[in-house]
Amino acid sequence: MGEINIKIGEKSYQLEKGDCLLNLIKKNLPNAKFSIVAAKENGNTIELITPIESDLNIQWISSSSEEGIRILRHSTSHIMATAVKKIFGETKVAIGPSTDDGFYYDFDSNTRFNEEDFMKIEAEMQKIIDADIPFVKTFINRKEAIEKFKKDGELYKVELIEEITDDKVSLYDNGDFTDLCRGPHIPSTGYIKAFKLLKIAGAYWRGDEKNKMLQRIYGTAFADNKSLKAYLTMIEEAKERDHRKIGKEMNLFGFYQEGPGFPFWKPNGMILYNTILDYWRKLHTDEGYQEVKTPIILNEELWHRSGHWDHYKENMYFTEIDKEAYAVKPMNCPGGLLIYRDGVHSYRELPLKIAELGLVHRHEKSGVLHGLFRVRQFTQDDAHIYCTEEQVKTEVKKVINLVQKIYNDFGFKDVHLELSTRPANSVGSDEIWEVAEKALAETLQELDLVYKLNPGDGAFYGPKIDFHIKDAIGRSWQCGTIQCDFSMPERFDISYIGADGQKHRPVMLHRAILGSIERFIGILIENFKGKFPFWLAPEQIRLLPISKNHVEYAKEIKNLLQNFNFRVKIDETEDKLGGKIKQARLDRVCYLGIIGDNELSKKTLTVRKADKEENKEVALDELSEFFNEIKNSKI
RNA sequence: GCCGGUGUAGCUCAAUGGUAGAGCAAUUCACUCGUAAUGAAUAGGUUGAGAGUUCGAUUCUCUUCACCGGCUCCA
Repeated sequence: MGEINIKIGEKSYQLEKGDCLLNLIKKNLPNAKFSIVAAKENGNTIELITPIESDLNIQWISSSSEEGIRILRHSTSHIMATAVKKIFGETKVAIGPSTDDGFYYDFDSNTRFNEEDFMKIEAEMQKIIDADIPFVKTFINRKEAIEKFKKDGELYKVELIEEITDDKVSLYDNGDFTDLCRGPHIPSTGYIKAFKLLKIAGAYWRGDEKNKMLQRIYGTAFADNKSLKAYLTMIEEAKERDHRKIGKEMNLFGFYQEGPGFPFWKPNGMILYNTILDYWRKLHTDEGYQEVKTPIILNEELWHRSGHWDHYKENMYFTEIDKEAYAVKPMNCPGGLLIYRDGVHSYRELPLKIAELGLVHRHEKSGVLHGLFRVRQFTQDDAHIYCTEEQVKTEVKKVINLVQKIYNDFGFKDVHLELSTRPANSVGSDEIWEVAEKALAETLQELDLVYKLNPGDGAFYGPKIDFHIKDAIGRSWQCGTIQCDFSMPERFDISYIGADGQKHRPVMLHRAILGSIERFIGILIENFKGKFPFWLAPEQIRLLPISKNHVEYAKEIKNLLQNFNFRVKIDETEDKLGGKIKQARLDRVCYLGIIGDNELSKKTLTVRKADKEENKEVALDELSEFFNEIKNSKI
């Protein structure tokens, strides 16, 4: 038996050939035992229980690193399966991977699991963890594995193995339970220091709705209890930000049984809505866009021509007018194209930028509706740019700049891009797609922008660049999109007259920046937790007279501020100041103006931000300047 | 659409096989108040809808609608 060298960073250790890294840790780094879950060499993960046959130059994977925690969670899913099998013996197991923030395992069981079962399962899991049972990896050949799982009645595993092409498959034993698994895993169950089962949900076998619905149990695991607690707090925090809850509290919008998926905008919500549109319109006018509005219901024939009938009919609503078939628009482009076609266009007009705040309807399955994030009716901040092929890149660049300016103004500093290419079910020739995809990719490269590639995720008529923004608690939302379309111009046979006096086919860029106004407002609500920046806040200022004697003066100030176009209200209730402040904060008013004898005699207003305790006394003739500065700073 | 859960006053939630209560909000009255809740009184509900079991259903059963958590899909 020879010795081999294990190099870890600066340090070197000796190990008996055939021994494993776990023994190295036990001997040399006893304190680190549970915090190292695996090792890594050149990007390959090495489990701590793997026998080492030659010299290695490795890094440790710590249980708190992203990679380490995934291993931990994956192993926890096995432990959960072990526990479930022990308690509910006839249960068959499907798959149990780690996810971004935890893990799940899909089960097929005669028992309907419910959250009360979690206690039992968790207790059983804890027993397994306390026993520190090793994960033992074995390889057997495929046929043998199929026989084994057939004998055990684990038909889902059999189906999985049948699709594996390797001769050998790996199994992991963990006490009473053996699972087909590629790994990697932690050496033994004792590594799990903090875990919790979270929820139960149905999930189709292999994600296909034609297959059987299995029961999925979600859970999460962390390297220590503190991290688990922090995660649970974060979930609570996300709940606090839920736009459905805040929207109700702030009277922004409502959903009623009479119109599932169709938002009703209340007065406060309309202020937000219109403020956003005013801002948007001003910016687009400055950028050379012209605005149009096209009808919501159009003849069904149009949708055959556009390709929507073939590619989007499942999501469309249909109706009948004078015995003719009509459809409710799910997108704005076909209507916009009719306007373009109405008249002759010269190359001198290009690029022609036509914007439309278009109200679209899409039939979404009942189970997917979710507040403003997933609705059946929404307004897109759409625009179609008609241009020559040569102008595409320049125009795409201009749109990207505009997108970045707008996100920045709304307080979103972290934006990432994705490029999606031709989907399976698409219209247009190979050449057209190639040109379009190339144009988008090159533009991104020329701007030196980092982007993620999503092959096959494009729209049916063209490839697209999507914009994702990150909110205050790190969640990512897709909003903007730029789609390059050579097809629709062809289908609608649109043209412009070139310098040569001949007809030419323009290219069409579809683009939206906020995406859906409804959804964007939902994102804003969650990002700001309802505490909007001054320029957006439905109620910007609330005046709080200390007693009845100050109400008259408050009205004077209210008029003054209203004349300067600020949104201001007076709290005329007979509460004490403390009570009024509390109410204003609950209502998420942006600024408070306090009015008492002091202010009355000096002709001033004491201003404070609702959630800060700093007061500032502002003279009446300086009020407009004071608030305008806040408004323009967009904070 | 599928799986599971939920549905009681404007909001948050109690309760029971014998037709429902609290806090906040609302209304009225008193207090005239300086930075997160002044006190009192009043009013408010076909218990999501429909059917069934029962002497009697908000409670049990079924159907249906909506919502919540997922799956699939997506702006």
